[in-house]
Amino acid sequence: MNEIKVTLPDGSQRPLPEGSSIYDLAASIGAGLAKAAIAGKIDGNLVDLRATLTDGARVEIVTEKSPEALEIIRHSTSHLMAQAVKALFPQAKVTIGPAIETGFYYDFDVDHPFTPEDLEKIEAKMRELAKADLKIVRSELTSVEAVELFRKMGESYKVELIEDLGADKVSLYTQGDFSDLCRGPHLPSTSWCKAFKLTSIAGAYWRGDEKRAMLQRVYGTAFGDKKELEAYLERIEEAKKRDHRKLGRELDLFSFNDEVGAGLVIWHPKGAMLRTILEDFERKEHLKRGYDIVQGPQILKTELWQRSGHYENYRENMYFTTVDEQSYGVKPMNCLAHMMIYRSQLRSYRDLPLRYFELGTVHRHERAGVLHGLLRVRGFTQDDAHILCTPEQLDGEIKGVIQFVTEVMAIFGFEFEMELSTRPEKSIGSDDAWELATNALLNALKDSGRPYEINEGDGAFYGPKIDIKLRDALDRRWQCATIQCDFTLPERFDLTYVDADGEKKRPVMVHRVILGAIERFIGVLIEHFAGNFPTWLAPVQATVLTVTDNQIPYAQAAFDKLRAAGVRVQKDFRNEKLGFKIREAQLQKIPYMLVVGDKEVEGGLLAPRFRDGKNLEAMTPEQFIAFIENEVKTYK
RNA sequence: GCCCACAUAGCUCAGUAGGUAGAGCACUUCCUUGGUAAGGAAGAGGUCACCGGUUCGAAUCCGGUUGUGGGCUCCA
Repeated sequence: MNEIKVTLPDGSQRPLPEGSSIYDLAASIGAGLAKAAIAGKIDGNLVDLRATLTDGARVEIVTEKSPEALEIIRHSTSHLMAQAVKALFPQAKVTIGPAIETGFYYDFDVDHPFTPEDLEKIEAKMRELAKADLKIVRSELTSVEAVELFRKMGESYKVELIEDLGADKVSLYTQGDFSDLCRGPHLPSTSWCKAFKLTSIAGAYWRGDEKRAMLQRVYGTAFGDKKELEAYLERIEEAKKRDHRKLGRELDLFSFNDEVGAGLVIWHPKGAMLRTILEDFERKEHLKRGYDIVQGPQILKTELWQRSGHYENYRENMYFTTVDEQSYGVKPMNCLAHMMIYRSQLRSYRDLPLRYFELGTVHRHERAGVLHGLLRVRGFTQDDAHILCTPEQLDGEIKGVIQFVTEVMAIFGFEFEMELSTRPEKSIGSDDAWELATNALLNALKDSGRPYEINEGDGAFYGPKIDIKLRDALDRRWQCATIQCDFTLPERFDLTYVDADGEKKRPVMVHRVILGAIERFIGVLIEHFAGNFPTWLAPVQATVLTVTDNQIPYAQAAFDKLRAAGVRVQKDFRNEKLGFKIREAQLQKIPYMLVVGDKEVEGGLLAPRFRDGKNLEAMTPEQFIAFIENEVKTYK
């Protein structure tokens, strides 16, 4: 028998008989490794454990502990679920079932709607199939053979997939009586699926197209062992405690009301305070960076929305009202008034760039199913600005915006992800304009030194954009900041400036938000801090607590002093024990509790206790005011 | 908008097989004046989301509407 040589990750070479698999290689190294091996990598590509090695290959053995293992485990677990579903519901048609960030899913076409009880049955069946230790075997066949096979099985979705794939050959994975079209790789056998849980049932369109069939998606998660699974489930439970909808009620920040309407936020005093703090912060930061504050009306004539193209492209999302036979549209965006300000005089290149900033409240009729707490609403306020500049200035302006976002996010302690979306198929504007704008965005991204992703063809029809995303407690991504170049509006509104050569030229327009929507940002902010807002943001910064009624006059005087100095202070002089008041203040996540007993009255002091339980040195009201002012100034 | 689930006191939740509702916390009053996460007692509080149907009788069964949750699609 001939011999082959393979290279291991440490650079060493190993001879093996021809026809050896990764498993054979693992076994030749040690029995323990053979037992732990679940797959391998040949020349950097993930393959099955039984994949045959060729001479000169660079090989890695993937064990349960490898970072690649999780994805394989989850993918195989999704197959296991499909097998269980086919066993219990033979009429179900299988479609696709990938591993995802949090686990896996599989989409089925079944008439019978899955219930939570079905989920339990499916899970039980999966355990049974896992226990049976069915070998998972890869085979290859031609597309023609595969189409015939799946057609015979009545798996029309698989037939469609193979036909669309257009490959000569496809691979098939078989475990027991279940075969699935799949690229792989997979675990060697079903017994490797040791720790999984089905989590939810949802609807999902076939191929993500709302015109196609609605399938039933079963979500689940899987890990290498039970401990990791349990730790994950516990993390989810913990994250739910940070849910902004729960904290919003508990901290009395905001509410929704079905008599008012879906997706319309009602801000209670503390929530409105939080908003005000953010808005004041925004005005200050924008003025520092050369923006002008402007303000447009809430409704604008429908004719204007027709001219801008919103009526044609965005009408479904707009609210309209007719008064005195004149139709008006409630603004879903702030750009039109800003255009009008630009057009109110003749502009010179010397005036540019112009940066118009507005805390603009907009209304969009979002489809009912997408509403989600503060994170997706129908009425919201954007920290919106439109930058009008010469093409030469575009680069610098975009860099400035990214710098702005970076500085602001650092103050809040947010990590963020940036994505560049490029020209879609359906778009307007010249190739030159697209190139100029896309390069400006790309340069700014490179310049930022931060990682970014590119979404080819995902831009708006009117220009490319950068989206910046933050994550909520459950790791779901929400777009907050966005920087969009726009070629339509300057055209449609015939915006011009007189250049140095005396010619009228078209300015470039950038539409950008930093926090995005204040509502959404606050939603993410609540989850980020789990309601424990830093002093500069906390709607209530301190609460004065009396030990007994005897201290009320002194405590009231201290309270008045703090409030007059601008400290956001509350008082609790109720006839309750100190422990009771502390508990309540703590649950309200108020940063400082100022305890006033006989000792403090005597010394003219306040005894501050931080919400983490630590006591600060007793200090005078004046000292405490200075202390808070310093925290606010330094964004603590 | 689509799929599935859900809607009981201010909040969190019970309510068995259709026979007009219950707990804890919060709230009010009284007692208690107590130094760092719940002192005690009493009381009040609900057209069981809304509209319609089945039934002698509906919180409970059926239909619709509104709202909420998890997804899909779409988007800040």
